[in-house]
Amino acid sequence: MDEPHRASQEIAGAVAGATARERYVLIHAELRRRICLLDYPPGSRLSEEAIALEFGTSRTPIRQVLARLEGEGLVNSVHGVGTFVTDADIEELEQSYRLRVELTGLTGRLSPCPPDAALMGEFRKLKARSKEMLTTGTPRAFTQLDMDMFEALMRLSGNDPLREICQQLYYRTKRIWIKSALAAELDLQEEFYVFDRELEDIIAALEIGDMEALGNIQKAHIAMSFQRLLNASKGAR
Amino acid sequence: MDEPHRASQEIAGAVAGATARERYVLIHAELRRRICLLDYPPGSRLSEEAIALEFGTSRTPIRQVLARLEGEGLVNSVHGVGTFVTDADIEELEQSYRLRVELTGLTGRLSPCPPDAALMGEFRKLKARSKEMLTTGTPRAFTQLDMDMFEALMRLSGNDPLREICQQLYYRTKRIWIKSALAAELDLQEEFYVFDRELEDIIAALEIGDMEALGNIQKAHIAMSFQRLLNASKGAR
DNA sequence: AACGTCATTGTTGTGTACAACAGTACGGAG
DNA sequence: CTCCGTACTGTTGTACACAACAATGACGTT
Repeated sequence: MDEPHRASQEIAGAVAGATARERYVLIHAELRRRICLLDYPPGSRLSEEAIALEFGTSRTPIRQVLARLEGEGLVNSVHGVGTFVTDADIEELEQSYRLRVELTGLTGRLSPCPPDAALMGEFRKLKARSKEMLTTGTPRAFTQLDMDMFEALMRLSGNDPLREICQQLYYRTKRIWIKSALAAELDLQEEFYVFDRELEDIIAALEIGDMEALGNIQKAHIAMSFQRLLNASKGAR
Repeated sequence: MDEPHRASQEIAGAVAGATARERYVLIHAELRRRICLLDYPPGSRLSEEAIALEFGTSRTPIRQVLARLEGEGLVNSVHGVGTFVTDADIEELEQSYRLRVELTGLTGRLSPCPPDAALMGEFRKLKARSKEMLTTGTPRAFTQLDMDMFEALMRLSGNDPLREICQQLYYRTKRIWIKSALAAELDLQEEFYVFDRELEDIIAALEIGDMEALGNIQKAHIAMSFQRLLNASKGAR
């Protein structure tokens, strides 16, 4: 409970000296992150007033952020009742996943932009974190790592609309995947290993500059990840 | 100039007896339609106050709609300056078009839902309008028809996220296409004929229930339509 | 005891006044 | 004449008070 609080302190500090647009982006990213990390689990209520108080603003800017989150399918506001984090059944999730698989394949073909040295460095740092994860992993840390890798990968696409769409789909699916993975008692240790291998494959593809292979690697891993989840939930019920 | 006004009267009437959510959806759809029909041409300023007055509300709900339109890439708000309809160069347009081509191909493969009798009737009505268009067509009427056909086609996809994304891309690209087509002096009569043939192909595919063919037909036409535009603008410059 | 009614409470949605900001025209100094 | 500063105007962004709405529990009636 104190971790989000500490984070909000940082954000609130950054919010203070920022322009309106920057504030909006910061708060949006932070709330989206919390939803994805299950700090705000599906079904929980988000109080406009509480969030406004936390970030040191009035309800007005918060309402804008929540409206956008609603547009992205992450929350759902009901007049006179509250704003709730959305949930999704496995069927809805499947639609989003199938779409994600296809779109990710496209990232390698539509305007890919090769990584610079700084970005390659980031991937190597991610790899180091992933290696640590194998021994000291928690679901939360895994999600955070997965998010960071995703954001790094998104910087490899020069197609802006494609990137935005992929982001929306990612944040819509990832948290549900994690929730379902925990519920179905999916072997997380195994998932850590798979993630580590994927990251290794990705770095290899980047090093030889094959962006189409990069897309296919991701595509394959997303599809397989969802398939494992399906199998696990079939086995559980 | 009076046509939009009349429309707004209708909308304002519907807005009066509607719930908050319905109001929001109505105003959003109406403004998007105006932007797409070039009633609000690229670069023009949208006055929050004027729109609020027109729909009989305060600025607050209008600001929500504009924020969403900004998220969809149709307008751009600048603090202290104004809210402007976005423009796009041919390069930006190409990215969106390439994405649209791929996504439209997917509509036939991911959860297509066959049309019922009512929807088939709508397509035949569209065909009748298209036939009329061949002799009495105007750019504005053509756009309206194109929009209506697009909305009908969208009802054939059972994949909600895919549908939403396709809509966003459509409204982002169509108006720029029209603007460029007029600027490049593309032969609109020819476009009317092409549209009519596409609609005929679509109805044929629907009648034999081949949803994958449907996707491919659209895919091909979108790609060709953009190619014609590219050729025309190359020829013009 | 069961059910309908109404007041109460807490929430999201709206209206309105004001703050923050960017552009512009004016005026004076150089 | 040019250039810089400055007040002014119009716009978007924010804060706050209030309206609209839904859920809940108390209470009276049947």
